[in-house]
Amino acid sequence: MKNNKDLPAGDHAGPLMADVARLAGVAISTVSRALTNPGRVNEKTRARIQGAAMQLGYTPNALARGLRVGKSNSVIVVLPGPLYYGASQIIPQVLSGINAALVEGGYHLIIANLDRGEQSERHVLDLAFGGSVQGVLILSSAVPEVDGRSLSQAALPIVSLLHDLTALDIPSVVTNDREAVRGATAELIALGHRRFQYLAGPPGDYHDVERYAGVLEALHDAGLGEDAVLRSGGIDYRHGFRIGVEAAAEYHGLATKPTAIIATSDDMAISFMSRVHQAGYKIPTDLSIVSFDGSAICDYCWPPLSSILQPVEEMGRRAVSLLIERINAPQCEHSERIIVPSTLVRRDSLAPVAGSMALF
Amino acid sequence: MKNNKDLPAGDHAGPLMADVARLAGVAISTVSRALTNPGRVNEKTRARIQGAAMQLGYTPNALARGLRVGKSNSVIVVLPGPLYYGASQIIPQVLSGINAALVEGGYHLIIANLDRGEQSERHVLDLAFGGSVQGVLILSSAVPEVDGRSLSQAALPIVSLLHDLTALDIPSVVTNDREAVRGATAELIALGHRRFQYLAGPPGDYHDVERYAGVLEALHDAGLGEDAVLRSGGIDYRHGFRIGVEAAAEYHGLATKPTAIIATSDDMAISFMSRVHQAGYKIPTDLSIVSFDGSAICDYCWPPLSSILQPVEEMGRRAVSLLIERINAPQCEHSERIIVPSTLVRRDSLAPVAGSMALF
DNA sequence: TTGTAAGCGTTATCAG
DNA sequence: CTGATAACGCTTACAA
Repeated sequence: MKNNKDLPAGDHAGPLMADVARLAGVAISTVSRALTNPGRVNEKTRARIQGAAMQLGYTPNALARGLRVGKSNSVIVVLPGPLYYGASQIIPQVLSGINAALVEGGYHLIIANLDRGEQSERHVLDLAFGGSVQGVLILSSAVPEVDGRSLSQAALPIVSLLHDLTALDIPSVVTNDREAVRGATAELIALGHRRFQYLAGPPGDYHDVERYAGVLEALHDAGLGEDAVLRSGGIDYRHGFRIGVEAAAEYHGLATKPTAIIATSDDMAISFMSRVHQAGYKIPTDLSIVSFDGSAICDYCWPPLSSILQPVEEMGRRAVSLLIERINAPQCEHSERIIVPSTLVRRDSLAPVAGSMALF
Repeated sequence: MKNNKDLPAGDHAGPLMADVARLAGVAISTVSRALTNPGRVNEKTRARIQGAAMQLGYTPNALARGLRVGKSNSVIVVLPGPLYYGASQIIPQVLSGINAALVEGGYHLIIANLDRGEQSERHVLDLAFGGSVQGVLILSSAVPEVDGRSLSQAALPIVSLLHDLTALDIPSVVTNDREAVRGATAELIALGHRRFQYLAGPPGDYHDVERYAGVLEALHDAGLGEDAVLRSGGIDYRHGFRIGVEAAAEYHGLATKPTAIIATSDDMAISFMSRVHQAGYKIPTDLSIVSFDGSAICDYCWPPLSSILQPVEEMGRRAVSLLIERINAPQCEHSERIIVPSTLVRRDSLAPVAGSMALF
């Protein structure tokens, strides 16, 4: 039996600032000042108010305050989709960096989507347009849009992370996908490898485009043609394990086999290795493998997996400082691209091609 | 050069309901009705208003609305800490289930913490006490508390997930940690194993207490004593890989070796296997291993890892429906415990003890 | 240093 | 069916 049916605020039973004021014997505005701007109030009354607030367990209503001051001190982080993929935990890791930097800067983080369905998209836009947040961090995905509204229309600073959106005039923090893969491929070539299998992400995907371009560039630099590489996979990264399994079957069926695998995620590499082992091949004796992401688990694979390590935490931090900068100085400044380089971590999965007299 | 320095609402430049009203030539209250309660307004005017809103790209201010109605349609999910651990992606997976169920029920999800530091804790409490959310889902951790405030004081429905908090009168959705481990241990015993090494989580941790109890119960049931099991590890689950590495070293140093390993997370099992392999032991010939979590990666381990699979998605869904139930009917109802059973997925890491004439 | 009062953008009540 | 008008809980000129 609720007896507060006439209170619009419903069941939020907590004490109000008015209650604190009454208990402390001061005006409501004094309470406000004491709480948000101590120093502009007599120390003695301040203490009394503080005490009253504690005693009542008072918490200011964030909505009311936000409505009044138009500052939420919150930043919304837009995720690319569900967090669960496989061994590659780029997004969770980058979130770590983001969180640390945000908290350090006095901002709060809000995640309002774990998928990119219509409902979630709408929620994100509502928060952005509704004044609940002061900035947006988009993770490895496109700008949220629904019902003809687009986040880019909101008068909010936006920063993109892991995905280059500078073409849309959104400052972006990315890694050197292309260069890193080119370097790794070049290294394989130097080890004597001449035939490659590339485990791809979805066609057209930013990362896949960049990484594949890296492979081709390295081949080109070495005077090799595109036919030196076989493309496998090509579906969503979240099916990484499946891609690896299928690519392994493909490998097994080939008459002339590649001697080196370039996987675009650790998941792909891990499941590929597993199936190839089961079929009796030896790594790195029969084939070498390099992948992308640098998951913690690479160290515990069989054999330990060479992988291109993305400096995820740092990328997160950089993105946050870029965003905070924009929040404090919204006046234009052309969009910026920050590149944080990834580096190949060499482990046992990498070796000179069998029977080659590689360069050492 | 901003010229709106006198507007408290600051830079939130979006159109207001008043603008829509003006454009549509109606009163502001009519706009409100048309938008939130169509049917109570003439279809013709409704359409005109709708049009005006679209044309202006109007989005209602969530803060103002929330302040007025006290209903945010949002639920806050409290995370136990950073999302990044290792192969075990229980939390991300359970989030998936939560999200799906929440969206289905018309609720929004808000995550406001990626650690359990003071700042984040405060932010969570501010959101809860500040009326920004209508319910709380606590994931595998304790009730947020800071500055003498505790979330449990908020007049909000709370549900705990993965962690039994029924003792605090908080309805909880958990799995059968103890039973599941007891079953797995019993199975190892049936395979002839008599000496075990248990890779533990932090002492006192809910999961570790339950799982270890499961081991002991199984030993007891088989007439074996506590000395049949060696406890290793015992630090935070997020250091799972390290636990496995250290436990492997310990194993290697033992004169009489256990023949079966019971790991309380896949991470521990994976790194343990890796190091034990490097030392030349064969799994499951020399030793069997079972772990907990049922990560996707278990299928791609060497050998494929037997693990206790937690029905995470379902747990998430159950927790949400429990929570929504409470939101709709806040009147007491004693706290409930829902147990969703985990089951052992048997893979190659499990075999009869060497030289045993096990029961088949 | 403190109090009074206006107003943030909505929704809900009440007349018309 | 629609239009004034009073809240919602808080901050902030402005006055005292």
